[in-house]
Amino acid sequence: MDLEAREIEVLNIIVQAYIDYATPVGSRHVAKKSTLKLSPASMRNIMTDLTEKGYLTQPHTSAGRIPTQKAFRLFVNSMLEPIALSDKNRESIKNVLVQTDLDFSELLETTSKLISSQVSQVGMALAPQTKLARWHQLDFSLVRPGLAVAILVFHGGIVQNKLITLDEKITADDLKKYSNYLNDTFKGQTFLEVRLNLIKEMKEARDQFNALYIKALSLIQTAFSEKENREIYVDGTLYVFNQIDQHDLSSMRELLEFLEQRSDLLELLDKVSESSGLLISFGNEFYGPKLENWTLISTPYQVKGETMGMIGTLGPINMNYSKVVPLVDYIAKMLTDVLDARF
Amino acid sequence: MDLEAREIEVLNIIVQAYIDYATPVGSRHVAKKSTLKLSPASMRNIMTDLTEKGYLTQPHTSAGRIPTQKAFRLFVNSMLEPIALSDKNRESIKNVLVQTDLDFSELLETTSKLISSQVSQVGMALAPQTKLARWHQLDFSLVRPGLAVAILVFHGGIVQNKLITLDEKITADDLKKYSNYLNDTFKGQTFLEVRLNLIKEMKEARDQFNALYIKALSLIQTAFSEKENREIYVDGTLYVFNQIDQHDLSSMRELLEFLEQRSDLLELLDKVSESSGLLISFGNEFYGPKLENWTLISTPYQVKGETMGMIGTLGPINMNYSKVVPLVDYIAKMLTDVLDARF
DNA sequence: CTTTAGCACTCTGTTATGTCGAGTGCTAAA
DNA sequence: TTTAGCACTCGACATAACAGAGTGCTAAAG
Repeated sequence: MDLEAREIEVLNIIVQAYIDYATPVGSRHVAKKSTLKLSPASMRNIMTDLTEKGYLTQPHTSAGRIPTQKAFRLFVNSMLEPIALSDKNRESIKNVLVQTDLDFSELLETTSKLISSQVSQVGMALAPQTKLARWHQLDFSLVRPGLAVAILVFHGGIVQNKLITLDEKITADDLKKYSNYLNDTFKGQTFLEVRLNLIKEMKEARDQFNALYIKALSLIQTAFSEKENREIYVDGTLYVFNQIDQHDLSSMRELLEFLEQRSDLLELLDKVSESSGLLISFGNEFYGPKLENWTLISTPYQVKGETMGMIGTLGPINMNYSKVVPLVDYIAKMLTDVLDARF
Repeated sequence: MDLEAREIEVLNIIVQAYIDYATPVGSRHVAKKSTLKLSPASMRNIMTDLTEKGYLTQPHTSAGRIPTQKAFRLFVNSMLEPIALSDKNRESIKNVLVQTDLDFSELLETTSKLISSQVSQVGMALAPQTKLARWHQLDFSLVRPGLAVAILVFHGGIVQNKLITLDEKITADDLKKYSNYLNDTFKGQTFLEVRLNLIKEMKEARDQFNALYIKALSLIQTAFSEKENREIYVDGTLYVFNQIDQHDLSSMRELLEFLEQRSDLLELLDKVSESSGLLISFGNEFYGPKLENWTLISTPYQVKGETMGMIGTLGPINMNYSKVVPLVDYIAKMLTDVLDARF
């Protein structure tokens, strides 16, 4: 099942041509591009072999060949030659991200837009799972009796606020005491740890009959046990119009549906976030035939060495990987740098 | 240029038919539907008159007639008969909006999604202009020396937070003093008024050589003089796939471009927000021929009697106005109720 | 055994042609 | 003023013809 050297060369040429022209590749073109100096007829023989081995398909009997997903997998895994970014390009990317006045959400949104405009494809950025973010500080701000805003600041400068209703008798001083106690108890913990420890603390507090603790804990529990509303930024969806064959409108529709209906998307992005580096996934692999012909390139970003979320781009399977991969990679590195500089 | 009674009836029938079937309406259909008991030939004469007066067009010589924008304008202004919402429908809408755990942004997002799903069209909701929102309360939360979060709560429960850098010597107590002073000074004022008064206060403080005041004022100034990042929620963009003739993909593209590129959209929505009630605007009127065949239905919502922003829906010019108009209207009323109940 | 030239074959896309049906505009009569 | 009748127009659809691209196969050459 392994490929001979010249089969690999032919496959490489075909993939490259398909990336450049997005049209079935014929034997003549391969013969011209190849260093092997073979005739189209010979190329045809090789291409037949590659077809039998599952690397090429024919849209119809007398058309050229199109690389299969299997071919693209091989291509990105072992034939891809990234093109280095120009200094100018690096510079301009850096400048966009190093704007001090952006808060965390804005930074992610900017990143998503940046990716999109740089690669002319859908760009995206996923905020960290709250449960992985580390508690830095909690404050309450009493709005009126019975209503307060809870402000949780996480490592990396992520700020979340939430309206919470409370007993009308609770004063600003009470809240101050609560937050002091909670900060002492939970500082530096991840959300997951907080949730675990909450239960323990609750029990201990009850044992000690400590009303203060119990109130504080139940406050924070209702505020943060809710469904988390993850932020996903998706930009440049309009690029799919340029990338689609006018014929299969349905493929475009599938993609847009996938992007709009966030739950599957979120699940996917969370999964790829776990990767330790840049990941190339094909639609077929992560969503089935509905998204065949689409590729997700994703890479996680870190804060203080901890993976927080991911950024990436979604484009046609015949996108220009040599350009896109280094770009996404570089942007992730810059984002990580910027976030590390924050706290 | 005025229309005779029977011309109005014919036009009404044609508009209705075009709303129902989205296809050119022929004289036979009009003759069947009309109470006038005229033959198709007579209808043709009337239709010719209406065409000359600019209310109908023909896609080609031997096709039926299509109502022009002028016809739709007349229709929505004086022929529209809204269909009352069912109690069940009212109830379900109310239930969605009366979720106490939604903060202001979530409420708007929910509203936009609600509109979209109810009318099967693009739904949208626009957050208030910050400059019109009334200051309720400001709090600072010191994150670490030199960095704080400012939390501004506006009337209606709108919460904004912003990271601000400050002198490392400033303590939490200092910040408490600042916020006390600022709240005393600016409570209940709109952003616009705040900006005006800032300058005045600055001057007075300087005259009094009051370092505290000056520091507090300059803090709030940098934090809130920035570009405001308006929130617009747009949902259900996928519905345009169902609403478009497969042929003019370009019309769809124009619309999606208009929706994605937010600046024109924002300008438009701000303008329609100023209306005192529900507004029906045709694409041609607000964006030119690129969006002809699209209609925006918008209506403002209020907090304590003050107009804050708008909600609405964007759909094909031959949408079912009788259903959509009452729905949007009712949802706006519910939203206003919910917001009023908040503070 | 590998490579290649030659050729028949297949499929797409385009253009030309004809037919059907829907709907109109016009005219002349009711 | 209304209507019946009729010629006319145009889009939609089907069919056929044809060019072009590219293949698969075979037989000969290296």
